[in-house]
Amino acid sequence: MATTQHDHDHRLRSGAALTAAARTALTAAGEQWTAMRHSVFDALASFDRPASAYDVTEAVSVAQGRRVAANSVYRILDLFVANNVALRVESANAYLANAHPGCLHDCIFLVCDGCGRATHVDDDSIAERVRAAAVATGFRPERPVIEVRGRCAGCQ
Amino acid sequence: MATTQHDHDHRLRSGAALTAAARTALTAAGEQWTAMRHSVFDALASFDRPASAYDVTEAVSVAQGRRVAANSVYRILDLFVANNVALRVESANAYLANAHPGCLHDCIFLVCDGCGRATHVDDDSIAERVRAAAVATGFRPERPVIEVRGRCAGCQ
DNA sequence: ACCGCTCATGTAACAACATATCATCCACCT
DNA sequence: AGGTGGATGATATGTTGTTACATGAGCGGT
Repeated sequence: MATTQHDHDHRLRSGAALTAAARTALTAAGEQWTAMRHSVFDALASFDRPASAYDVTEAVSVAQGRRVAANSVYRILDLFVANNVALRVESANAYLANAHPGCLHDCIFLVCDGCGRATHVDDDSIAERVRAAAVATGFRPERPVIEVRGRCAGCQ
Repeated sequence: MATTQHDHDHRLRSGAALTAAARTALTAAGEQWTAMRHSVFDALASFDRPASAYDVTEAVSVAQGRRVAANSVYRILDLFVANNVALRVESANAYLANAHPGCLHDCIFLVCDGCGRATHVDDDSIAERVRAAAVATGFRPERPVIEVRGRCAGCQ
């Protein structure tokens, strides 16, 4: 099946490069890059699968050696999602660091019910069809949620 | 844009006909149609938008004049979802009665952030593309979740 | 230096969503 | 009557998400 692909590099960024990209994106949006936000982002990025807000809270608490409140983490995650620095996986109530914050997609997640990992597919033609199907009914789409639960190649 | 449509009647069923269809589907699957299940289904069907399990619990409690426990309702809703008698809207943590339990689709929900109502689009060609995109990465899709948050025609 | 403003974070409580565990009930079979 | 299995009840707890208000850091104006 033919798919529409965009042309930039989608190899996974990691560590400092990822954090730097997040920082750049956030500051470009006029938001501050605070120590707490840095900490939350690093915690989020340290997971290799979608992490719940409480998972992140726990990780931040450990990293900081003090108890951090979940609602602060929620606030920051919401900010990240609003600025495309993190993504929310609705069907898992969980969050992922976005490796390409500068690049806006209606993304598609493949969420493995075996290992819990999510892979992220960008096929703008599919998202575009979903939006078009919505528009055809008089609906004004804001945020498509396209996720697939199933089993990844390693968890058959 | 061209869409793939199936041919059966999609006018909304209501009341007794809807309940009868649910009953038929459930019994055909070898499950019992108990008074409690009947009650939960009627409560669910009485909403004109996706209802949370606790909304349904409240409605059943009122209808029965006694306090019903949420976990019983969850069990029954899960059973309904498993048998395609109800559908779950992931991005809203809510459930909908399925007007066409006999008819299996990967359905697409348009969820209005204004009025909370969801409309349900069947476009098998879109769902098929989503599945295909998953398969192309070695993923085995079980349950596509395709939902669009936005504003319905009446809530612009 | 001091004030007042804004924004980020902390604290505490709570609300909403979901599951676990074990008890009880009831229909059915023997 | 006694046993079995499925459905439901009761109770508790776990998980996810929000609200309200207090505190504090930074910054510009005077």
